[in-house]
Amino acid sequence: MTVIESAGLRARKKLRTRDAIADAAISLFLARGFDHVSVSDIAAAAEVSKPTLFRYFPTKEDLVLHRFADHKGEAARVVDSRGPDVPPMTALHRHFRAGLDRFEPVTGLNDHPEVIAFHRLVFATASLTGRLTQYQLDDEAALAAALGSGIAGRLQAAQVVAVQRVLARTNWQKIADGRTAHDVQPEAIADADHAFAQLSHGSI
Amino acid sequence: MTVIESAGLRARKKLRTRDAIADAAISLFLARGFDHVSVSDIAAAAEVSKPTLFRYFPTKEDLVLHRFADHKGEAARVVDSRGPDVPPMTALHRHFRAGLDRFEPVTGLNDHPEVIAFHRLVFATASLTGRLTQYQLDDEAALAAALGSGIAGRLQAAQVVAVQRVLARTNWQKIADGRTAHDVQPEAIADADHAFAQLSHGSI
DNA sequence: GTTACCGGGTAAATAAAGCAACTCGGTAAC
DNA sequence: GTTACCGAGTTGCTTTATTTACCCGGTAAC
Repeated sequence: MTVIESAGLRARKKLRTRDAIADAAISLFLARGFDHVSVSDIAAAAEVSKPTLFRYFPTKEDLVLHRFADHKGEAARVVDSRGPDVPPMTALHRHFRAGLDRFEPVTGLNDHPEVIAFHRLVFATASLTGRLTQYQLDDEAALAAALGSGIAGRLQAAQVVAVQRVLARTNWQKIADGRTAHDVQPEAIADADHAFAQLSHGSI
Repeated sequence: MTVIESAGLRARKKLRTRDAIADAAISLFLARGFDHVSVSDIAAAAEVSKPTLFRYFPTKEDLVLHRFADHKGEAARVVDSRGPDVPPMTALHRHFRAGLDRFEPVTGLNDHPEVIAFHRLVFATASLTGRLTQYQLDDEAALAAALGSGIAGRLQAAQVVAVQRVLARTNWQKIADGRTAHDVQPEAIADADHAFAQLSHGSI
């Protein structure tokens, strides 16, 4: 009963196919750039047909962004599953803080070469940042629903997502400038504390 | 245009599945013995379902003997495709001789550890030798047809197959006793010359 | 001597993958 | 400005594989 369920051949092979496609895609994108790799190249490298590739990933962009997609709706889930007597902002703050503690790539606080290259790839490609923004809007909508259906919830959600985006981007920039994640971590935590405190106390 | 045709994803994956099954089977058989491995074990090791396994190999025995099956009808083909003015026995003799020159496993003249272990596995397992005999009978029938439809052809075919079997078995025995293929080769060639000469000149 | 299990082998339904040919927007050639 | 090509994504159709449940013969339990 491990974390990775070995539930049946079919399921296992589907996972493996998905991984093979994603790995081939990322590797080719990093090597040649997003726009200089065709989906046919990826399909060939992953040894699947083109229709199969599109059965797993709806668009070329999703071949890159599925890693972010794994976090889809996470903020909303954090709010929904917070303990009693825990304000939403506190839960979101703790969750982001936990991400920083674990150097999770989504926080921007990660200096593994692959992760850096991956982020550079995303930020350097217009269609990718575009679609990533779309993801964030979806996330924001889900968070708004979790925070309560009203203009207040929608405003708060927008601010939270904006804060997360700026924090992550700031961390990434420092690391892209050559600093280590370990070195940047204290500032990242301070920035997060500052930003979330601002959100909680409305000190704008 | 290599020997291994890369003709399409489907064909390539079929080959790979077949190889995975056969490799898993041989490896398990050598490790635990033919009768102490279930086809379900093999399917699990090869990561395919049991029906899939049986679509590739009609019986458990064929998981081992498909290597011999590759030579199915070879004698008949040799006779059919011999040049003009070449007597059938001469063609068969040359062909067997060529096999010895190349240390082909079918000739028994091969001292690779895997090949030795493989042969031991076959000869030590009743159901395998049984089915192998069946293969040889099929081979004999095909050869008989190639030699001409009559009692004479059938007799000759039987004798050829018998000779090949004895020669191969003799070679294998010497190698099983610890000698090298290179060392045995001259005797093997002499034996083959003797046996085929006997067949040609009818000196029984 | 039934009953229960095990291993080889099969059948029918369904899921997933491959193949080939297509649409559609863009863009380079001429 | 038409023609031709390229790359993203789609559509039917066929092939291959998994699932599940079964048959059958043997054999161990009781």
